[in-house]
Amino acid sequence: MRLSTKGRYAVTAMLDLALNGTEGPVTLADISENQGISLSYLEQLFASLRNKGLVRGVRGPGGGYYLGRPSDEISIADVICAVDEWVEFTRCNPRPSSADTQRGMTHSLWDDLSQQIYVFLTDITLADLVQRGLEREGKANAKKMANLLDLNHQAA
Amino acid sequence: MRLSTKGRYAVTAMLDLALNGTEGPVTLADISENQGISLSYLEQLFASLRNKGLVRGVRGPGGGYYLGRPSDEISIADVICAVDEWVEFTRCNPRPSSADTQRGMTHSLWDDLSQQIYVFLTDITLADLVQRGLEREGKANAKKMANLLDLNHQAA
DNA sequence: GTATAACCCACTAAAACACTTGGTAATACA
DNA sequence: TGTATTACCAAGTGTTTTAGTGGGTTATAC
Repeated sequence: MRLSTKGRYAVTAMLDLALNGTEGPVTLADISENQGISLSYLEQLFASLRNKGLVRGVRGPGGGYYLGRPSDEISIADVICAVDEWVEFTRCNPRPSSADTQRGMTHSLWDDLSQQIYVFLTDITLADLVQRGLEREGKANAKKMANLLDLNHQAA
Repeated sequence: MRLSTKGRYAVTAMLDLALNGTEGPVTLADISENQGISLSYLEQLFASLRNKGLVRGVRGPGGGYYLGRPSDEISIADVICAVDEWVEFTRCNPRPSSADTQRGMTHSLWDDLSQQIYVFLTDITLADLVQRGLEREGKANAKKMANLLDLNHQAA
């Protein structure tokens, strides 16, 4: 499991899509300005996201990016795994010396923890975050919320 | 929230202490061999851990490191925070343009998520991991487990 | 005294991060 | 048909982090 500012950029960008992709694609230029991330770096991140089917690009004027699936079907783990690949390397040494045995023990304990974190992040979707954020913001804009949670994903 | 191999090294090293620190201090040389981490890098990590009171060093022959508190009072979040400092920077721009408003929105959603991860990792202690690991390994060594979970921390 | 260990500091190679530059390809619109 | 827009692609660059090396100094058990 790995979690860095790169993953944060990816998640916030995806949240941007979830929030603003309701009535049309969102350009990377917009996200770049919104989030304060360079355009080309965003392109790199979105290349990874696109490979995993998390976003879908539309070329040409009026183009941009849609979420690849409804926001309630995209988990945080999906996003982070796409850009910050899982460096797990439970390198199993063939010849277990006493040191290797000890290493194997602590490594398996770490893998257990890593697995717990993964499951935790799998249970949280983009829609969850948006909903909780809007709830915390008060019901002032419940209508907007309804729009957002409805569908952030356009069928082809 | 940040989580890298550095944090993994710190957690596995602390688990090593929890597992092997029952009847005496554990030397960094031992951990270095057990975990396959360089001695000097361990020293750097343990300097951070010591500053936060998570470990206690004993100099001289027969010396080494103890856990600074019982293993059930040291959370994973404690360990990770000690070595991988929390890069949260919810940089609040003074003049909120429309872009800043949007940025503030996604940033607060991220902060919300980051907070959830933090609470999650605060609830998991070193003792929890050790216990779960031994449970999964079967009750063959229940006696050993009793020793381990009892107290991995020596009073001064 | 001497060996052992924690402690401390400066330096380094390699990797990851974030960005820059300079393109090509598809498409909406004139 | 031409042009502007936007996704897409790739090479290269400065900075930071990672993980390690090397050379010390203190404290302490024997």
